[in-house]
Amino acid sequence: MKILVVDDEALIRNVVKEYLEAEHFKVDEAGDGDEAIKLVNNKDYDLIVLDIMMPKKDGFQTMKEIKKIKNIPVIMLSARQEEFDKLIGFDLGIDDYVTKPFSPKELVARVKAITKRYHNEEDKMIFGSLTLDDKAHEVRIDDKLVTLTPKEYDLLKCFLTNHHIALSREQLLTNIWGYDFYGDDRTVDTHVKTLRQHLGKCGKYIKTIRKVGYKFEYED
Amino acid sequence: MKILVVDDEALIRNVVKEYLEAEHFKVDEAGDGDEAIKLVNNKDYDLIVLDIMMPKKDGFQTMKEIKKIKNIPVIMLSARQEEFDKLIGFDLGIDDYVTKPFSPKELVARVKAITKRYHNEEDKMIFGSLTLDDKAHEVRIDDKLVTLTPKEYDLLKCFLTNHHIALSREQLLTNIWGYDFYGDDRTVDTHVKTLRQHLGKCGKYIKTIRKVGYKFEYED
DNA sequence: TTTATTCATCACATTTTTGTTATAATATAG
DNA sequence: CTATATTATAACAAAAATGTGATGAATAAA
Repeated sequence: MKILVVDDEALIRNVVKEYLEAEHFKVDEAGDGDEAIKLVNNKDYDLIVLDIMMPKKDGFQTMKEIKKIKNIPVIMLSARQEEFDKLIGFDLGIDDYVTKPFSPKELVARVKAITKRYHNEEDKMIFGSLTLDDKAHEVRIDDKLVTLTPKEYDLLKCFLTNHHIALSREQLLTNIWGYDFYGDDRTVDTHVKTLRQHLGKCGKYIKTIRKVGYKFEYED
Repeated sequence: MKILVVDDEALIRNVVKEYLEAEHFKVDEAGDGDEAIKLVNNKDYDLIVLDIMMPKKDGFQTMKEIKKIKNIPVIMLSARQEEFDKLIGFDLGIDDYVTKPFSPKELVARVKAITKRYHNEEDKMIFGSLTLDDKAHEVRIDDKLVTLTPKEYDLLKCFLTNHHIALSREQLLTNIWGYDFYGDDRTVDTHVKTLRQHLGKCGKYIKTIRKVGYKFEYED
């Protein structure tokens, strides 16, 4: 995941870079718009953090030119809120913006949000080699599609959204079967059984908690 | 839970230290930034209370350097509100701040809030190295998972929620076994035995009270 | 309608947990 | 210190909970 940080102030660039690198992003720097454009021409970035106020070529113009080359998500940095009021009229495809003074933590959070959105990972739940993509209604293990029955799918989804939390059979029944299900508790057991079978090596992440129910626990 | 207090004024350090120690935190002191950095290199702290205005190296710079070594939550102390206005632009990961003159109680409250948040301990019962996470239905000793039988788990949970309180066998029976249990009193003894075994070094916190029953008593 | 899937329940196997007993260890009162 | 009351421990059989495969009913698909 590579990010380009464009700002004329080296201090700001450094702070941003350090924070992003701490989150395992790879970061390049550019001191002005032209340098940024050159870099975009030669390398692929997943996101650009771009300051508006820059001496030679402002963030505005820079973005225009970059968007002609490649469609890369952009987070804009502005010195003051007012600068944005100008900006908003010119929707050039800004994905997000942050006003200075900004907290690097906030910036990192926004970067993460955008890269996720961009890579369509919003509705994916990932636990090691097991992924559930709710939008696609797909479950994969090592990128290989796993077909589950509807109940199994709902059950797995419930486990993943509540991973680390012990769920009683009753909770699972009301959550998945509905509050008006008056059947046997042990129906859950059967579905857990088949779900475990279908999940193969990942089946073991569904732990049995005696006298309580089940729990999805990845790692340990 | 270890805390490092960094301030050039010994008086402030002492006040903070005393208050934190009253809440069973372990506290180290540093009189300047370099001393603090040295300590961070050698020891593990859960939180740092850091004064901004210090003669040789200010809190700012100190924090920058500390964050390069380890990611430890920081509470900043400033003399006046205005100092923060400068600071906020360069938020390098401050978790909270307190302006002087501050109430020690408030500081302690913030310290507690942050350490809890940081260790995700909102719903955990913690007694030294023993933790019970009821949501996850998990018991750990020194972060190592301990497997208990259902009755042992219930028993421990009952002891922890009523720590410091003597519980008769009858109370335990009605609480855990149910009011309609007509078995032997001695049943409790057996389960206390196995529970103690499973708790290892923490087993000794379950005290026997002759002629009465048992009590969970954690002492520092 | 026919066919295929999915589902809920049952019955039995397997595993874990539990209560009791008998006996040893320990504390307390006299 | 001794006798007695009380608790700790170990072993084991009974009970309970869960895993599993089979089956017919229900549902959806063709």
